[in-house]
Amino acid sequence: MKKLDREFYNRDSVVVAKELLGKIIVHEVDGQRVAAKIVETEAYMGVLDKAAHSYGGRRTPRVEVMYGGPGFAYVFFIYGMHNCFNTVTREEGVPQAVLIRAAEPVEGLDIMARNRFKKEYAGLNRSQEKALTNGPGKLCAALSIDRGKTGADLCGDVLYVEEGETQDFGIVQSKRVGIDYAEEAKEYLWRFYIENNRYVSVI
DNA sequence: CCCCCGATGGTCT
DNA sequence: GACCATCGGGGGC
Repeated sequence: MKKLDREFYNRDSVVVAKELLGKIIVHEVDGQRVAAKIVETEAYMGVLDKAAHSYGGRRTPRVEVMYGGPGFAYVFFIYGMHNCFNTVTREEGVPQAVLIRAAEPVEGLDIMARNRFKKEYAGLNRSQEKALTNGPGKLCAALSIDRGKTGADLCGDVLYVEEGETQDFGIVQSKRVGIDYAEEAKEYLWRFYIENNRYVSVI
């Protein structure tokens, strides 16, 4: 399938977040493709968005990659345990990103199952099956994405996003998750997910 | 199903 | 020293 090009990412995060639904994240590890369909995203709109790491123009080593060009990975480490994968959007100097919150396993199911539960996919129970990738930290674990991937070029050959099979699904728009500190920004409807998809993290 | 809470460490003040 | 774009397990229903 066709890989998304840099211009895809060179737009506002609310647009990119919505359009990333149904696309396929691919991570090539040791010559093996591990892939999952994006089913839930959140837009982080940068300097005016109180929920964004780059709010107010904050520019620290951690968030520096958001100030670079579009189409690179921003992976941050959170709560001492988990990683969250974002795609940087907009041109250099405009620090926006889209958080990938959940995905549906497509390829490399045994690899994902081993990464999350140390067993083969066929050995998972129903609840483990669903818990493979239904959250930002879980999908990073399943796809072996950690903060060392920050700066990875999404237009390269290791970690990238492909066109999906179909865009034929309903889209639900809602408030973002886990940003109670963000005052008025917590009310913004900048979260998007595929209607009736079992891998969405929170309904 | 729901609510509650502890784990665990990088990042910034 | 506080905060944190999370997760999983325990207990109640």
